[in-house]
Amino acid sequence: MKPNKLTPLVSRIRLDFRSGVPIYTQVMEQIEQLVVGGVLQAGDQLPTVRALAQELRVNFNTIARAYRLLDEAGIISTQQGRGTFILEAKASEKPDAEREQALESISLRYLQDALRLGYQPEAMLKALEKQITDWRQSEEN
Amino acid sequence: MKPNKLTPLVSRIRLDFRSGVPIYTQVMEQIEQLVVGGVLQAGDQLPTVRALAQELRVNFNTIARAYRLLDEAGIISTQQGRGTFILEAKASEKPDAEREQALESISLRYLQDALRLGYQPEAMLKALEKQITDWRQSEEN
DNA sequence: GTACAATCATACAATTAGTACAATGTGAAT
DNA sequence: ATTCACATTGTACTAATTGTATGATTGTAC
Repeated sequence: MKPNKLTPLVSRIRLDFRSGVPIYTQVMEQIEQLVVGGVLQAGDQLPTVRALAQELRVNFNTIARAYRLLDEAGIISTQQGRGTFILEAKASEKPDAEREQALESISLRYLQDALRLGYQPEAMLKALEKQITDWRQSEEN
Repeated sequence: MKPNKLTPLVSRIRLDFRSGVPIYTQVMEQIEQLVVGGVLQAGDQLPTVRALAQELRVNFNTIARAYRLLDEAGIISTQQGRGTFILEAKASEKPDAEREQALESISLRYLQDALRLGYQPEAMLKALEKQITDWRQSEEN
């Protein structure tokens, strides 16, 4: 699964240097809106901190700060040496049909992975049940 | 050591470019799992660094790095001018335990993914069972 | 003037890509 | 059978691209 595409962000971000709102806040909020609005989709690669910074005529650390906030908010994933990418939308905000399909998809993947390792379905179910038990244990704390 | 066969690896390796896990790590771990799971056996020849790189659309040095790590781990043997080959499983280790760990690992990942989607354990088990049923159906053909 | 937040500058670390090279295998010419 | 040219394979080293960490600078409010 490669990065989908590199969306040209610049044209969609408008900075107001006189508003008193910090640049990093403006960048963060506008990217967040683009994600919520569906313009930016999961897997899309954002411009590099330097590229976006150059186009917006700000220091790249300012963009890095915005990216870091977005990362902490779980909206994007920034990876040193690689780039930054839009993450999946929060599950709770997804329609049920999509969630259902997502569950199917990861279930199939799990099945395939386990088969690839030479396991039979029974072993998979058992392993999953064990994980669930362990998880419930840890949840009690 | 005579090369047994050249296993087509590509179809069995799945890269996630936005997971945050380096490509070379993903390649290494997945080949390791294939070996532990018995899909790849001693003497099998892996694709050349360039071939695998081309199919996965990454630089061949990235594959070379994965191969080097596997070599250092004693899992494969890379030979300049020849190719790379799966080594005998080390008798001192416990392949069953390793296999078990591999299954645990992907089970945990499945659990976490499903939890992140907001599903309860029961729904996961049910979804998995459905996938298994579907798979059995298709296996009958 | 002091304090504080925002921005910038610099050096760094991680990952991937590029280039040149060495070891090995292959196959034709002799 | 030997040799030699060349393709194939992995290796080594370097460069480029990316985000990160830390401290200095700037500007604004009090």
